[in-house]
Amino acid sequence: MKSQRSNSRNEALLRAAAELFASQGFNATSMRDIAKAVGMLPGSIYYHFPSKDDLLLAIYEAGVEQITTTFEAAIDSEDPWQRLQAGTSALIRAVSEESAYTRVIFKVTPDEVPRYRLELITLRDAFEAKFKVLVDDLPLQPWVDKHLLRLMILGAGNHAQLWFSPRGGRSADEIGEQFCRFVKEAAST
Amino acid sequence: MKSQRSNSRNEALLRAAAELFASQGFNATSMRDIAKAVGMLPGSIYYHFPSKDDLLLAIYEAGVEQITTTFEAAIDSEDPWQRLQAGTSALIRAVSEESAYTRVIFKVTPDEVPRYRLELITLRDAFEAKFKVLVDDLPLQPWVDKHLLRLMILGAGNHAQLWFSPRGGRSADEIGEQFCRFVKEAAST
Amino acid sequence: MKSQRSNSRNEALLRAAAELFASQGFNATSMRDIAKAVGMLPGSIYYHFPSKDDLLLAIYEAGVEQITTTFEAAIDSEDPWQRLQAGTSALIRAVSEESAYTRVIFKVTPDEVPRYRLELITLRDAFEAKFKVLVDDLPLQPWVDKHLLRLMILGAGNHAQLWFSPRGGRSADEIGEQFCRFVKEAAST
Amino acid sequence: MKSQRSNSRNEALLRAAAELFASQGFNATSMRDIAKAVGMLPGSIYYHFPSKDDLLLAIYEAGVEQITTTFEAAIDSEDPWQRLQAGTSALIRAVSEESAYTRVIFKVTPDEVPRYRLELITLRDAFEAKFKVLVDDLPLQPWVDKHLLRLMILGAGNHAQLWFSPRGGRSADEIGEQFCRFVKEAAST
DNA sequence: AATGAATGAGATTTCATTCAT
DNA sequence: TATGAATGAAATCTCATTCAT
Repeated sequence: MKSQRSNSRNEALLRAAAELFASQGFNATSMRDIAKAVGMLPGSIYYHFPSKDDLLLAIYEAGVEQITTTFEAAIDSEDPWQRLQAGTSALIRAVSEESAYTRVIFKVTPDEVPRYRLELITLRDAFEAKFKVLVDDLPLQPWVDKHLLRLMILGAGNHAQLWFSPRGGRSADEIGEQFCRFVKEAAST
Repeated sequence: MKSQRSNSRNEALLRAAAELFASQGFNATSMRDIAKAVGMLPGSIYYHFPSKDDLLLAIYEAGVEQITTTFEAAIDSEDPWQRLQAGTSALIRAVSEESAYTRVIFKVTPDEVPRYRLELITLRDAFEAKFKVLVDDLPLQPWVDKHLLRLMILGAGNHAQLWFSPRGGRSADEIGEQFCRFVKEAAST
Repeated sequence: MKSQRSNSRNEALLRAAAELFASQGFNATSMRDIAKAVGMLPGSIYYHFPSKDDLLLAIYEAGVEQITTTFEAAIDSEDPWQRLQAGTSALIRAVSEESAYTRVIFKVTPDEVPRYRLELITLRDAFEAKFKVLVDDLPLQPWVDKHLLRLMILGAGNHAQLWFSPRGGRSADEIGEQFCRFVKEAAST
Repeated sequence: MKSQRSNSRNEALLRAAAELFASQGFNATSMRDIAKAVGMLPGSIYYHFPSKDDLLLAIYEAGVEQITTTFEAAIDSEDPWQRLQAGTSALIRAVSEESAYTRVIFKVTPDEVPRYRLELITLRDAFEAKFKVLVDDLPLQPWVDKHLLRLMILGAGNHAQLWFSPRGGRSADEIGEQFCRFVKEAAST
């Protein structure tokens, strides 16, 4: 986070920007769009955030914090397989429904914002590391490459942003269950 | 395809644009960039293609054709599990190494180009439909939702564009094998 | 009217644009020309007006309002022949000397601006309809086609933009008088 | 006329350009449009005419020649009033129906083509001078300003390009008759 | 805290024209 | 005669950003 001052308008600004970034993408959203959504003029945004890039960075931070909290709360089981499934379902919810903050993380890729590319990657990684623990805790047969397994689940979950629909089709829980079942049935010791 | 004329420079143009779109993204690449890469002035591009959007459309078309060919050639086995694995490996190669044309398909999303959004989606779908056949041919236990399975594999493969490296780490074949092994061991009848 | 914000610079912009459109034509005037005339950069104009076309639309609106006011004030006589003559003279002044706003209406034709073609035609018609009343009020012999008469006068007046000169030659009043005299002497009952 | 070589394609070129200039205007017509209409490529036009401006100049020349011929043929009566009426009707036909060459003269104004502005004005004047003779021959009462009378008729006729329709409404002959009747009834000695 | 006005850099696109072949 | 390819200048417009008030 680079600079921020008040708090009341600040949140409204972030929320509006997140909503727009998540639905239209970063480039397709102009400062004018954001300003209009929150009822101020473009120039006024700069009192709160020094640049458009910083807006995104702040959203990423808030998003990672949020998804981490949600994620931690979800994986409260003792059983590592239950935990994996709960985490996967949480990921699917995060990329689709739920708060715009989390959706932004999966919609806007770090290299759309060269200036903060590394910071954004670091933030993303902070979340993805949670999955590392989940996978490491699994009792798996020796042929499994845990690194690849983690990437497979992350990729599958990430992709859900393109097709998951909260109503109609399966629930996030059902999808998480299905994804993990392949792994469990195949590779559990 | 909207309009195209010669062939020599045309291909050079497409190749250069594809390379840039694949590495920097569509929005971050200007017509100036493309022109410079191919050694002409920005305005000259318009002799060959009527707009930047059409350039992308042509690349998508070439990319889908290419990946389809590669894909078809790869899945030549009799065994459906072999076929799935070969297809998955081909997907991973397509999103990472190989020609820029195919990489563009997975890097540039249809809603970055509203004018051709539907055409691009249709082209993408044309490729993804190939996977439907692969999955449908598998002898699977009844608990498997083939639709979700297809999306899982596509998502996992797609995601490889972010982390796959041709040298260092595992090969595309190894990764495809690993991904499919979960499914086969878990759900083969 | 599509969009407008302040008022001080706004008017200066309209005035400058009107002057240029009236003297050089719409196509021959660039946004750069207008910007230079008013002392800002081309891009800055877009803070005040969303496009060049909208600039013209606003000028047309102001012009029609202005000419209507002038026109109404001119035709204050009781005698219908006096009124016709006053109206004709007012038209001649409008197409030649006087404010640039009104000159634009007769210099720039609606189909130079396809996007607002219909709006411009409607605005023009709003003024030309005033003439209809003038002609309808005349006591004319039955052989007169009032519709054609109106068009004849409008055409003659319109054409004055090409040759009328405020100094040297006859005044607008004299010309209006001469034009109308033909009609009155020939067709008055 | 600046330069011209062959003759077969030349005429097709002029005809196509005239049609486009007359219907869309000079600025709104591109060399590409013209080339397409005649089945060649833009660059090929330059074998026949050195520039777009020269194309217009040639059309103007052809148009003036044509209208002059038509006009002379029309005013074959002995009676000066008959001659005026025939000339006026010919003008109305020229600005509306009939050949595109003549329509261009009344649609495209000289200052749309600064380079040949004077030449175009001269050509126009060459035609308008014909009207001078017509008017000068009329037996008119002393209050008539022949110069203004000529401009009035030219203006009224010119304006017909905006509203005259060959089918529906009155014929060019009827309109010419009506216009001239005012003058004759009012000012004939 | 916010506004109104403007900047300045750059984007895509258009188009008359040129010229080797 | 004509083509294919390209030029180069200019046009309209967008947008993140600045800054005095």
